[in-house]
Amino acid sequence: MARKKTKQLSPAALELLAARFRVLADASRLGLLHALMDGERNVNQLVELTGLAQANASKHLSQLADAGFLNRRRDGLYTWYGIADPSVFELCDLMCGSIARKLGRDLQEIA
Amino acid sequence: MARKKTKQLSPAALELLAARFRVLADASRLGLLHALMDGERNVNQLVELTGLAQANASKHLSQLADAGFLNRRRDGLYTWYGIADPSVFELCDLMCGSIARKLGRDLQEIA
DNA sequence: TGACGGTATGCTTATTCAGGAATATAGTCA
DNA sequence: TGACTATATTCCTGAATAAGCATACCGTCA
Repeated sequence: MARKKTKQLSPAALELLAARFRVLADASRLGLLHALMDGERNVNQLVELTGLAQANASKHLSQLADAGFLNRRRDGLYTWYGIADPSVFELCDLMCGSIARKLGRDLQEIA
Repeated sequence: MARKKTKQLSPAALELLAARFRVLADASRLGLLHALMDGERNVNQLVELTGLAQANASKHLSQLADAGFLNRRRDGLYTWYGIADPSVFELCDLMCGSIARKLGRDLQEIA
């Protein structure tokens, strides 16, 4: 057998992956996720916690839910959002570690 | 001691994290990273592997290097790029797993 | 039923940014 | 030096999208 080459990823797969990273590529949405670390919250609570405008928060929450990162649960007047996929926190932790390493390297270059 | 509340993340920290996710939120850049899984490549090789235009590839490579995901190494006429932070592949793997779980859930809803 | 609180949606504007084309820069070799 | 190759940069245009505002939707309660 010839040397194994890395399997080619289809453009569609790359775009799917990119689209999902794009959902995390916004500070407002990251703030919402962070505010949900301790459990379910409704929209008004999230507005208070994050300082976002209500309409804005609602739109971001919809995006996060559509992407599958959040659950929405309707209860009377309130809509409760919660984490549907905890791996989102692993992603953030990994990325934070990556940031730390980069800043460390940047520091080396200056010193 | 009062009930421990989740530590508040500063807007600047959220923006920093978001900016880093933004670098991964593009199919062309993900393709370049993927093409570098097997080791260093120069720009022309990456252009061939990905089908990107040279100027475009060069710009994306600069972004990836600025973010600290890639190294650049100059050798005569060639610029060799390589993975500086392998955790980028962990990030992609995690995200792919998250996609798979979401698609699984979507499937359930239809069935 | 009507009034109200909570949430979602449509419209508009401003900004960001990817891609293409042309060009500039830099290193090599005759 | 000048021609040539590899890579980077600049300018431009079009598309995506976040935020603000107004308003529509929906469930509750008097």
